[in-house]
Amino acid sequence: MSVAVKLPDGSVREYEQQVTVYDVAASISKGLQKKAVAGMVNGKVVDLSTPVDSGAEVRILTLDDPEGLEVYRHSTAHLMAQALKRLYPDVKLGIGPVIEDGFYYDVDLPVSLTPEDLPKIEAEMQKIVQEDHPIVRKVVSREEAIRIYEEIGDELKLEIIRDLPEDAVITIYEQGEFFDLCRGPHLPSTGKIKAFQLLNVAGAYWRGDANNKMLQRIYGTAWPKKSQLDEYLHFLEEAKKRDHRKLGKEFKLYMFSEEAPGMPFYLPNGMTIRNELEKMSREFQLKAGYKEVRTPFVMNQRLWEQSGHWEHYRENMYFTEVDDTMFAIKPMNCPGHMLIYKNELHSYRDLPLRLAEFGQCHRHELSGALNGMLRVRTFTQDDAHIFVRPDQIEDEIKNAIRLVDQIYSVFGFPYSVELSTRPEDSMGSDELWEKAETALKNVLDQSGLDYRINEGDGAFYGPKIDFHIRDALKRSHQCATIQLDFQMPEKFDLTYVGEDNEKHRPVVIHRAIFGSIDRFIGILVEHYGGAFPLWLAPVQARVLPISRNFNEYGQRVVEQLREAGIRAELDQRDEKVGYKIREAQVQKIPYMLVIGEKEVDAGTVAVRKRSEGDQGAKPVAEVIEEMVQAIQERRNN
RNA sequence: GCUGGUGUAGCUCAAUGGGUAGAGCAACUGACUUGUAAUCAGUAGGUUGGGGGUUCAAGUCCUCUCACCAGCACCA
Repeated sequence: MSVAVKLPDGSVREYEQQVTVYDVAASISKGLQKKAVAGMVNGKVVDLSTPVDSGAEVRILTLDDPEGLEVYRHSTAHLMAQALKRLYPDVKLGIGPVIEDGFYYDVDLPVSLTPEDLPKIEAEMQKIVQEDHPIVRKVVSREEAIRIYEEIGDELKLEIIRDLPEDAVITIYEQGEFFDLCRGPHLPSTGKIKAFQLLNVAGAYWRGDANNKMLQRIYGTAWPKKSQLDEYLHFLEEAKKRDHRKLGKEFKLYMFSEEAPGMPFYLPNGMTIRNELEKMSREFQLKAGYKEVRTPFVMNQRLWEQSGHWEHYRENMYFTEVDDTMFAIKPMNCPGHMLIYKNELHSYRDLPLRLAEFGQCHRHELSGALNGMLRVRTFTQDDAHIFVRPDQIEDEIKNAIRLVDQIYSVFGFPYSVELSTRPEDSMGSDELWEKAETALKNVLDQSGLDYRINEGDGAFYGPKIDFHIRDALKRSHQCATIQLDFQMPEKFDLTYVGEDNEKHRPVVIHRAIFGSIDRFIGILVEHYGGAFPLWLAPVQARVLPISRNFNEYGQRVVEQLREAGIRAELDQRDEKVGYKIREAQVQKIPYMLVIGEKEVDAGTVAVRKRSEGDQGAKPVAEVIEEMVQAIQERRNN
């Protein structure tokens, strides 16, 4: 019988007899035969050894294809499992999936592994690569699979088998003495694996459920070439160097104390950045028609019972009892804003009413969740609640999206958008949810933004649009959020008087753009690696006299800079200018103004920019103008 | 919260099989008066996260506790 196969370029190849994906690759070219790691048959990724039916569309996958790379990493996970099994015969294998840039394997092991054990495992992996075992796919019956895993007492795999659907084809992949229950596909042999490294070990609940046993998860990374592995490891190093916790300490931005776990203390430098961010935010919000308010930190517990937080969020709240009355420390700003809304009567003409607050909230996050500025127990939201008539919903959401875009543009952050829908533990009727989700979807569709739907990840009171920014290190952070809320107006019996002189129910839009200012600062620190653009830099200029003879002139220059609103300081220590420059450079101060005899005589300063080096002498007034201009524009230099 | 790890001077890190804590930078003092990424010399600095225990003797071993780190779980 003959087999005809369709290739991606549209051409059709005919074969005399039954062929495998590998045969197809071999028939195309010698190079492809060598490079092939897997195949795509009718859109499904398969092993090279898979027979191809006539009429099938076949694409050969190499390590240049994302799918090929996944197969490669998946096989590396198996390679690690084999090494583990050799070194620790009682190991029970859980699951070992591919993740971004690598893989992990969850295993049950009586001894706990430490990072020191990893090189040993890697060495064994290397050995198995040398041994170059063919990786063979074997279809087994459910009974057979169960028998095999009962025999070796691997209840993790047994659980997986039991949960496989009735009609599932159960496969086992064998390589040498090792076999693993796996859907595949895999590389043809272990010898194909070149560059990998195990990265760390940590605990992970079996099947991601905190009620289950905790297994040990070993993370690894794998790359087609050694150079790519090195590049990746280098990238990890760079990320570590930019860690906002380390830089926050180095640049004296903020600190933490055992006396207040998870609660940042702002040092003068960090406070400057924070103030600049708020200032910028206020400018934009003023233009967008927001009114700023401020509400108390501590409010009566019954307010939170009314808002639903008591029921849904109590676990994460701080409480305090005074005068025999229970108070809660606010974890969110909305109930306070509801009270402000209720403080007076509203006409349909007053809406939308946009109330903004830099509101400091406290949430009792679990100790293990804390992470520098990124996950804290007290933080300030650039929060706002927009009270709208139902007919204004879509327009106001559009406005909010525009504001997010404007503010993120200042930093040059690219962002991605997610729409989160109704979660399990939620309030409100089905049709209200339906209506809310449709409204958000409409606006997103009209906006032309690409977005992803995050099923069941909405707030308990309504669906939301989240904005994720990607920082310089390619990590994604959820920051801005726009949430629709039909519940809060109901709970607080909010009304406005309509054209018809009747009472109507407004809708609330919650929105935040930085999200948590604190976290946003952490992200900025890593994004810029501490080299803040001029407008954000805690110290914008440092004046460096060459010797003490010029300190007086230096002082006058500093005064002029400050007069112009520039954050400037004088380094009048008796040090060589090289030393002062090095220090300013290390502190990433954008402008260094060196002065000596020539400058004093000419009324100039020798400008050295952090990133561009020596710029030569310029009149003080000129430098000031240049800086003021860049600051005003918030130039992202 | 869970699993594992870490905690020594302001910072970064040392301290053989338990024997009584040390370096660099920073700080301070003095000399030098400096022209674009580190001048030299000196001084001071620690109840080794905290409590309890074992021991003649604990930074080191045991135990409790706190904080931090990696990850999981959580995340309005």
